[in-house]
Amino acid sequence: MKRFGLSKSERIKKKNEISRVFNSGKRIYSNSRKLKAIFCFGEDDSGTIKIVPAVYKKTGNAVWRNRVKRLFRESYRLNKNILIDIIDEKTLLLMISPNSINKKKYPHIVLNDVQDDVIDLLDKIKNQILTQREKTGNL
RNA sequence: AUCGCAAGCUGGGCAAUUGCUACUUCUGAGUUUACUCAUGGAGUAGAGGAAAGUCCGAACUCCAAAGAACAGAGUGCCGGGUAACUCCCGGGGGUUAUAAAAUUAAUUUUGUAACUACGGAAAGUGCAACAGAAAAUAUACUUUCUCAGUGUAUCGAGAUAAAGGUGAAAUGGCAGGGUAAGAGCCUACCGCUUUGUUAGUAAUAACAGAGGUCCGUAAGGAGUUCCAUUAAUUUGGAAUCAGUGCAAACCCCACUUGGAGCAAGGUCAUGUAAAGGAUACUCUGCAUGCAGAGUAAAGUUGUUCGCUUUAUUAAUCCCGGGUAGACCGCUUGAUUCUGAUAGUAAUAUCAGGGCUAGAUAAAUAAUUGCCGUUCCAAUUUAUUGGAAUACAAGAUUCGGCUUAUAGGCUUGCGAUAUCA
RNA sequence: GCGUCCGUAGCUCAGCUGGAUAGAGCACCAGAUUUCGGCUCUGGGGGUCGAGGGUACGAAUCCUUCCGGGCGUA
Repeated sequence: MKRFGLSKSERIKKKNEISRVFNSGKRIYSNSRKLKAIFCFGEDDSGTIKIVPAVYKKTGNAVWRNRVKRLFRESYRLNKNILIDIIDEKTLLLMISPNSINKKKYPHIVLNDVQDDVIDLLDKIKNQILTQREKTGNL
């Protein structure tokens, strides 16, 4: 796996994986409430992280939505080493989507507007996974 | 030079690092030796003028073939262009505004600009609120005029549709004659209808004639206006230059039109699963399960006709279950650029050159530096600092239309200022 | 992607074969009743008929272009 790459195998491509994240995933919000993330563990044992950016249709027009998705992907690509170390067997499925931001508030959105929130979300996910693993280990 | 309007064009540039998609190629691995897989390397390419809205038109695919009739839908001045069009180009008519000329005024003519779904209202049906006497079969409120009566300013009988008033709209307009008063009742001009000639492919335009009553070159016969109706102008029936507007009301006429759409459609893989149900009825012939006929059902994406199918291990459909994968379709095309020729133009033809995204929870990005363009502030007057840099992103592909759009460039027209 | 339907008062809807004050229920306001409140009765306010353009004497209604929203479709 490239240290700063984001190839096809690191993205969610299948429809049933998307619906699995939506139905059984756990939701967390960033500290500034700008973004939210949904994550869960998949069934296969590839030992990778798969992400997908999801933007609701009402947040802006196609140009803005495309740009936000690219910014999510870029900021994850630069900071994905936070989560790589703790993944051992199960595939981690992760969806990032905007919570309170839309085109009216940020007509010209740039990377620094979302990168800190993405780092915040990745840290929270890391902590939750580690605490859950400790509980199961104790039991 | 500035400002405004209209039309057309353009839609920031260069570099570095990291990353994504497709293709080519190298390296490595696996084997079926030409395919697959890589934390691999290198190279090339990677959103628009509207990609948008999905408002029209096609290509392409399937529905047996794409057949007939009707219904339905669409289009609607004329000609041309095109694969086709609710598109484009050219021409004509109309409406509105404005300027000039004619003119006592109203109006007319000419020019310019904008708009124009612009076939038929005399095939038929329907609608026309309020107001008004009367709204499509016309009719008579106030007048005006005649006659008769008398109480001399009113009533009665009749004539009239010019004037007033209503309305969006009142049976052509206006002037003169005529008359008791009036009326195409008659006349001139305008308008309208129609015939011919000329120009034009045509829409149409220009010119000449005819048509509102006098006799005829048309068959009808005589005058004039209206309805009934008869003791009276006396027989008959309406008419002879328009009987309003609305067809983006129904409709009529002419032309066009089968339906569905790339989630079309095809191949492969996975999989319930050799699962279950349905595929009818009647008659005739015989060799007793075949043939023929009829009904019925299903399909033919509105209806009818026509056509196809209706059983013995096969096919079709229904129900239930499963997969929501891969590949083809998928990008060389009514293609684009340059030049020549034809044409007023849209466009067409010819010659030469170019290849320019094919993604699929969906690639074309992020950061930084330098330079552009516009605005603001500061001053060292050409520098510094700050801000802004639009609308918006393919999803089978083309031709249009519509809508959004910072800034810049070109051309034309108009206004203002300055100089010669 | 393709195909379809709908926008009327704060809310839910009528009116849409053109005709003038756009109507009903709930909600709101005022008055009456009540010691007060509710129920009830009486009265009132509130609409650029999603936006622009056109046809027509006249448009919520007909035509057309946009804007917003819903539904269906393998």
